[in-house]
Amino acid sequence: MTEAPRLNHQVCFALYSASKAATAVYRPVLDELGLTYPQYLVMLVLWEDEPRSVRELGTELGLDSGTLSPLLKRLETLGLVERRRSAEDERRVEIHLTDQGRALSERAGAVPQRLADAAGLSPAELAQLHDTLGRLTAALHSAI
Amino acid sequence: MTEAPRLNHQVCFALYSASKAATAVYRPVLDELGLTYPQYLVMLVLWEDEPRSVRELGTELGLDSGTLSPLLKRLETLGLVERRRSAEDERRVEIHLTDQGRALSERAGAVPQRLADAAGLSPAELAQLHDTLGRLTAALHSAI
DNA sequence: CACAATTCAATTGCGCACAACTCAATCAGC
DNA sequence: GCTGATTGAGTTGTGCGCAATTGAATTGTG
Repeated sequence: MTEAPRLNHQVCFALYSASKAATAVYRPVLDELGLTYPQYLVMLVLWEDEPRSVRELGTELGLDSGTLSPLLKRLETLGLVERRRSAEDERRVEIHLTDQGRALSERAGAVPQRLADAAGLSPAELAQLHDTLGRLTAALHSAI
Repeated sequence: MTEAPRLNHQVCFALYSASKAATAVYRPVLDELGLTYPQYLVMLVLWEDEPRSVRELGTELGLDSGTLSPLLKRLETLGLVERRRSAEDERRVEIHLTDQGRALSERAGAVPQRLADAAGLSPAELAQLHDTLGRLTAALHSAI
């Protein structure tokens, strides 16, 4: 009665493959910036507004301190961010951009175009995909 | 000019988030089977047809031997597969299901329904999402 | 046949992801 | 003010994911 599910019929595998392919397309461009994809995501958040605490970055990106703490140390080693204990709440660590970290945003401006060029989808399809994925992610999160 | 790249960056992050959310929804069900998500994907391929070489599994799943070799050893330790050197070509390692590995497919039949239930999307939307993701992945791969 | 090139699996090294835990700082109740 | 609960960051351990390398088996070419 219960049949073995088939790989190619599964939406979850399609998501898994597409996500890996997207980061693979970004990899060569991000290599030039000296960033990995998760590091790039952290920098994107900081370029929007900084400083941000580790907690805030985690909420924004869906990552916990087990992932972020060593990642942020690597960004600090690269000279892109600075980690400072908050004065008001000494439990918090505020992540500040360095001048070098701020300057990197200019070189990163062309990164997203890479995916647009490679996607092979119309702007309308991309917009619909984005919308569907957003609703899917929200529904999945509320199911956990 | 800054509009399209912005949208596409969001599509990339939307893929990353949706993929993580999907595996998070599967996690409790797969825990009951004693499998991780990538291990489940390998079992899906083997349930369709076996034995398969490490190379074939890698082509099917987009994974290399650096990922698959230790993963397959863990599946062997669990008693779900057996690794045998091929007689015709001694470079190849054929992955065979054990009786226990074959039996697990029955308990796995209900797994995909979990995502469908939690997705909050209509069957038509899920089908369209699957189609769009397939075309996106193909286009991205041809761009690497 | 010889032997260089290729193929296949395994290994090493690095960087996520995530669960489980520790520890200090803060807050809430009394 | 005290004390128990909570919060925030860090650490440890396990398992991917991928690049680069190794080494054995096979194939292609002269």
